[in-house]
Amino acid sequence: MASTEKRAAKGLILSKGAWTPEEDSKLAEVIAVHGAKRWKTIASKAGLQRCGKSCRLRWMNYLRPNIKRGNITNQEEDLILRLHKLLGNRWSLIAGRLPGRTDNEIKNYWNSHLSKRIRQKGESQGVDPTRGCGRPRGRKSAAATGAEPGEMISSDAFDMDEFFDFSNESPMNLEWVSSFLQHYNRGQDTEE
DNA sequence: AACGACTACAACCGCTCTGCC
DNA sequence: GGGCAGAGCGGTTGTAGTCGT
Repeated sequence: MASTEKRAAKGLILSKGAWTPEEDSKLAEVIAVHGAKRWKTIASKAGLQRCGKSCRLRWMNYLRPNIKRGNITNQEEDLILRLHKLLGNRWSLIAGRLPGRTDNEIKNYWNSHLSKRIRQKGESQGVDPTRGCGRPRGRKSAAATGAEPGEMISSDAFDMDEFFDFSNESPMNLEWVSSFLQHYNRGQDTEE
């Protein structure tokens, strides 16, 4: 890995590679005391040769409580497929609907399992279903702007703030998906 | 047993957005 | 309003494990 070596030589990179159990426990310890914010501070307080960004990623994807590992169920898979159809590659939004799943895990699962399967299906049907609805780069959530997913459907038909408010319902409830799909499909029909 | 190809997933990188001064 | 640091996101890469020859 030549580029990494170059950056390491510049002092831009600390420790790299897989996390050890010792590093994990140190990180968890510091977060328990200081909370999961100020990652730069956390990294230095833990005495890890890792950047704050790396610590955050490790915590968010693996160390956080209530993280589910492996064994994506059929129900979850179905939900991922539906959500991807709606939202495209917006993994954090999709993850928000799958309790215990992280955006990284869903993204990996999509890239290694679902995209391949869908591509095969698409080839047999002569379409390219891996193409999501896409979006401009940037992390502004749909809840914050109310704009991006709303562009796919008529805004007066759907309350986007309510749609992306995950606070007071069961995340695995599929009714909202069906409801959204109905509105979405209607919007597509009128466009064509 | 050895080796190359493939797969799955952990981790990193670059970019954008937000909040604070 | 501008600059900076922190946080978050999606894309990409690295690598260990598995499989086929």
